[in-house]
Amino acid sequence: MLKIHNTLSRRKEIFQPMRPPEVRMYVCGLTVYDHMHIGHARMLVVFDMVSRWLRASGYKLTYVRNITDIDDKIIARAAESGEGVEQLTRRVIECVQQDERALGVLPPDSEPRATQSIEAMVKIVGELMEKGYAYQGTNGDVFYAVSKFKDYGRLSGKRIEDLRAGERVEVDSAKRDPLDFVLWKSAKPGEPSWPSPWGAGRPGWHIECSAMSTQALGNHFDIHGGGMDLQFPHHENEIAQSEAATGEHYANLWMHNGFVNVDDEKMSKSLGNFFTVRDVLKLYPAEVIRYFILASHYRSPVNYSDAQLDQARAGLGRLYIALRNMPAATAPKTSDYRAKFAAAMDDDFNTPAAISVLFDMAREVNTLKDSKPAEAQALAALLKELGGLLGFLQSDPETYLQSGVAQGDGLSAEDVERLIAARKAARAAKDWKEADRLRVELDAAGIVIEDGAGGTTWRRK
RNA sequence: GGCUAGGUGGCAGAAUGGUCAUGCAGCGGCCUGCAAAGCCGCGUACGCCGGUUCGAUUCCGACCCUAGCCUCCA
Repeated sequence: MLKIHNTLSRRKEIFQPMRPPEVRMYVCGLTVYDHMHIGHARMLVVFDMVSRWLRASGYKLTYVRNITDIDDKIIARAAESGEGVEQLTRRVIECVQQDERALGVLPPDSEPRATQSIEAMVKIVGELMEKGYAYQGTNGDVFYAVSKFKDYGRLSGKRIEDLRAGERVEVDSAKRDPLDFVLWKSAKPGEPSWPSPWGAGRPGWHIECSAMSTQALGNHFDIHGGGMDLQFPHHENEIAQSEAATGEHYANLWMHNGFVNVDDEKMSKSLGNFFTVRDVLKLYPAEVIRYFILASHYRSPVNYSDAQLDQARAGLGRLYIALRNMPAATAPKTSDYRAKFAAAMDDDFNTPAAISVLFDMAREVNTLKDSKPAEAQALAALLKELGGLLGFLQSDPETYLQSGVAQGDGLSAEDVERLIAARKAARAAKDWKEADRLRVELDAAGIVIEDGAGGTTWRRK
């Protein structure tokens, strides 16, 4: 029985899709103006994990994740570089999708782009105008009148009065109420714009998700996800827009992933403490990043550091070592491990607990390897299968362990094999001094040597 | 200031009213020419103060501390 923490109720709830086995999920994706950083990667990996587990649990999932390809930052960045909005977003989307593939993030069923859904946005704004939830400000922009929506603040636990009390200096006098937010921005010279009943312009950020989600999934759907920081005001505003426009409930369940911090501070562009996936991939295999992300519960904050990734690398390496030299076998259909793993995942996607089951299995595989090889092989197959549900452990173990990334002076596999052969000769001649010298040489290059019954194997640290 | 999350062993990170998390690092043992890997064992953690209880890291209350949101942000 799957339980998921719902931000709306602030507790774990038994998951009940509206039309089982169908599940409809929308997640706020990236605004494409720059390379993604590890924080973005966490969101992508977390909801990829969620979608994999929903499917593994027998649900027929429709997963929609949007791309925001028009907004202030994109326009500003495109103006800076002079490359134009379309070219910038096309280029960034390509990079983002490369990173996603590297991280094992499967493509969603649908990936709508804001610029291709303008009509739907204009339609919702029109409905909000008709119903009196929206108005055109003195500068021509269309705003949402927050005070008209009675449930405003329910998701984030904020009350309109509290927001007023904590409000910062507001310079935009075009609005009737400082809390009101923009639905449609009138066109400025040189900026992309689309026609609308309120003049040429472009959509506000919040309306984009309201439009793209309902267009793809209907007015009322099962799960809406995104990063913690989107809870307010973005998701709050989405609810206000969609429910006011349709008169229906918007999303049943809200999921928010925690942040990636650096030195206990949020990783963000403005603080300049971000690490792009691109750069981290130069130092660690993508699978290590994925493991690092899933080694914590999706709602907890995690601290990014080299030490963390080194730990992740060591842990993942241990799992791969258990799978090494294991012939393919059929995984047992029933198993305590399978049940434990499922129980962990069913408990609000407790991936750290699920991973601990993987380690229990690895230990048993190692224990049985020599005495009961058939059992060990079946268990290894199960380990690989369950690891696959989290999106790792699918590489060939030897390949993974020997791949690493550029280390030391970067010995090639051929160099390594040559040195191992030399060491083998030295060992045969019982020239331990020379054998150890070669091992030290390899070690200095980041190569670990392991003499086993079947010969010498190697891997990168 | 308001709202929302948290504070677990050297590090990371779960669960839990009384018994084992798990991983990394460390120590001891087995194995090994020596190592590595693996296996076995070890270290007796739960912010602070009260309360409830036979018993609390786990429940309740106060306090301290941290982070996020209240402006664009995964």
